[in-house]
Amino acid sequence: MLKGVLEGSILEIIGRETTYGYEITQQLRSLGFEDVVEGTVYTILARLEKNNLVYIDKRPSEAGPPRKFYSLTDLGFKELYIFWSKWDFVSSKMNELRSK
Amino acid sequence: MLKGVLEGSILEIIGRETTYGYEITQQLRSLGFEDVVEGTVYTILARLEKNNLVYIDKRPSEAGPPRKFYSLTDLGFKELYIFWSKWDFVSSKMNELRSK
DNA sequence: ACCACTATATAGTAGCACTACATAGCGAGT
DNA sequence: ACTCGCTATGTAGTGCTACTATATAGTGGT
Repeated sequence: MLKGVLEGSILEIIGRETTYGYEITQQLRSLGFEDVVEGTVYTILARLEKNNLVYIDKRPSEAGPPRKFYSLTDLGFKELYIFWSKWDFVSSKMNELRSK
Repeated sequence: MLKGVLEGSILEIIGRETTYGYEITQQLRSLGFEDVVEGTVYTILARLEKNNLVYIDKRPSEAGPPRKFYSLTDLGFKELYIFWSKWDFVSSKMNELRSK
């Protein structure tokens, strides 16, 4: 029905600012999705890359192993738009169902 | 992240009024989920029964094979409540993410 | 030397929903 | 008698998302 809420969130985060997996995980946690772990995010990022929704820029880190910075491709932005459209649709239908 | 939107919708529909699979499918379609097919609904209903969220009352139909009428059990109502709680949580977080 | 934090990776798994098909009762029309 | 359309349920197989659990590795502080 609506798969990919987490994927959509990650697309949204990357769409705002080029960033990397560990950081994305932290952001999701501070948003309130507190039990999101790194592994989950990395699998999604790998999928996004496979589907050409993101591109990667590897840079050294000040504190730890090198980071892989993700940015949205044109296709990624399109997918993000589609995601929010679907979200809005389902969201409105759920409200309708609930209030009826 | 939020799996089971369709399952939740079906719980909501059954929670309002005892009804059967074919009818539920029609209701979901008229709600706007137009590509929901019977098969999908029946698999979910079977799962609900397996998890003791619903109980079944089989009655003859005026037009066709007998119908299986579903009602929520106490556990079903609890699950429905949990579903809406999760929905509200994710929903508010998505709004937050979007507007930030 | 050890610990904590930063950072990425992946094999295996569970669960939800979809595809595609099978079965069956009933009524209307030809 | 036959077919068609609608009503009604069921299920094996599949695809996909996200989670579990674990491994690896760099950096800095004590």
